[in-house]
Amino acid sequence: MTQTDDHPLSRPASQAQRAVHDRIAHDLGIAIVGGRYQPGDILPGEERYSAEQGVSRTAYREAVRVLSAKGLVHSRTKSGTRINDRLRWNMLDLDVLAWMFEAGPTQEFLRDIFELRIVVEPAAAQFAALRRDGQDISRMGHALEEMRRFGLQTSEGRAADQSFHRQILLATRNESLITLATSVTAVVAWTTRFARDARKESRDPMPDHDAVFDAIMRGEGEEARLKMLTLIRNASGDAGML
Amino acid sequence: MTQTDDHPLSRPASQAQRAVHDRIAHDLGIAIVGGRYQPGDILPGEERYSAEQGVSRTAYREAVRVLSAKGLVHSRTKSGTRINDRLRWNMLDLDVLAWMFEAGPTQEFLRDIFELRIVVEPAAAQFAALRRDGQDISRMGHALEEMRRFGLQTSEGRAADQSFHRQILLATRNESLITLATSVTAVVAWTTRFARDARKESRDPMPDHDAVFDAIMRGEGEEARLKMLTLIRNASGDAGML
DNA sequence: CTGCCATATTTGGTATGAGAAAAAACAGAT
DNA sequence: ATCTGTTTTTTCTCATACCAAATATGGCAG
Repeated sequence: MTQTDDHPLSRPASQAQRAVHDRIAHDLGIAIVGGRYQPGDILPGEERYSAEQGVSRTAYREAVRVLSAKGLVHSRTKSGTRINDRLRWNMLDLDVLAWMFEAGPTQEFLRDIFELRIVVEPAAAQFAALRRDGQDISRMGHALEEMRRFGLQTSEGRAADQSFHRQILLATRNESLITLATSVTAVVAWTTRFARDARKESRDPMPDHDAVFDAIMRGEGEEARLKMLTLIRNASGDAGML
Repeated sequence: MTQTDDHPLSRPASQAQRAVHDRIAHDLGIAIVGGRYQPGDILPGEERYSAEQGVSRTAYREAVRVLSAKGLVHSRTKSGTRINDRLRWNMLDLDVLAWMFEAGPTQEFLRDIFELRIVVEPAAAQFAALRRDGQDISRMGHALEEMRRFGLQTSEGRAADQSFHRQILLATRNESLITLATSVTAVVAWTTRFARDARKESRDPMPDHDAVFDAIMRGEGEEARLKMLTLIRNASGDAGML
């Protein structure tokens, strides 16, 4: 759970090797965010589910606790475990986002996340420009070097790209902003990985990146914000969003 | 869990009536975000904790599942349950935020959240101005009426204030933005509830609110953003932040 | 029809044990 | 002595059984 190691879509929806309660939470989570259960519906009871799926009540209960912690459901004795209203869902939780993505993301979902990105990342760049130190700058510079060397067609290049954005985040010195942006960029990464094959010729991303880096290095907050905005707009345009 | 019914600080840190696993998660959660356990530390084992605290291993395990779902810890056989690095924590989870607040919020924490608010709420107002419908406007108008009638000294007035902001959020039609802003405004509300007594004469909040409402009603996105920014800056100034 | 109460159902909690996985301790060879 | 491979031990993981508490449901009386 909450591992960011590999791509959530590379897993064929049903895998061994994972903890039982984790698999249950995963299955139920996808069923919920995918709409197979609607808000107000009640999940199968402990007895029933454990019997049908051949797992223990304990494992099922632990899975429900996880879903409950993420705001997807709430349990009450006798009435059962109900799906919460969507407004209660923790939409920014990494697992919830992954489940949404696996369940087949709706257009509204993707639009929401990209809008959030346009709100958050430029703001992050602005804060980063005001608070970065020498180490931040050298790390960003190194990431851009690697990115330029390998290009976005290679996995090394993409890793460098993500590292650059990550360094900007860390330089904001704002933990809540980091948490938020981590979730947002995860979804963006999953999305662009799909869009990659579909698109033909993408523009050279380096000038945009250099401009952002330059503004952050010079401590120009407002300029960093604007440059990041154009970077995102261009990238999103390439990825077919917007 | 995740109930927004009453103020988290009104509970005297130890309460009956709540589910056992919930109380455990609450206790451990506060201990973790409060720094009594540091990232890398390991929690007491199942056997030990259940023996010392007089609860069952099962209850303890369910509590750990909750903390794990919020990114605070991760369990592995033999090595035990470790506190995650802060970057893994789901800082925007309502419970995590509540625990931070209960544990005694640091200045950095409050600064982070207020910065996030300044990023998020103006953006929300902007989206709301572009997407609101007649019903949104009438609800916002009604909230402002009530707010004007009761004033911010009464609980009705404050409820109306929160309702106004909530209506703006809902009008964005962006669920991830709503989730995010819900967490942020919760912290802001807890904070201002404290600052309330300390401050003497607060400025009249109505002109700022009217300006935001007016811009949203007229569909002026950029203006709504700016007016909301002023509203927040003024309110934060009154509350002693910034 | 209305209000009250008994009952059945469902989650909540406890106790306990077998099992797997991984770290740590250990032993043997070079 | 150090490195390597094996064994031991610790700790989480999953399972089963049983009881408690809460509450939705339906029956019964007025």
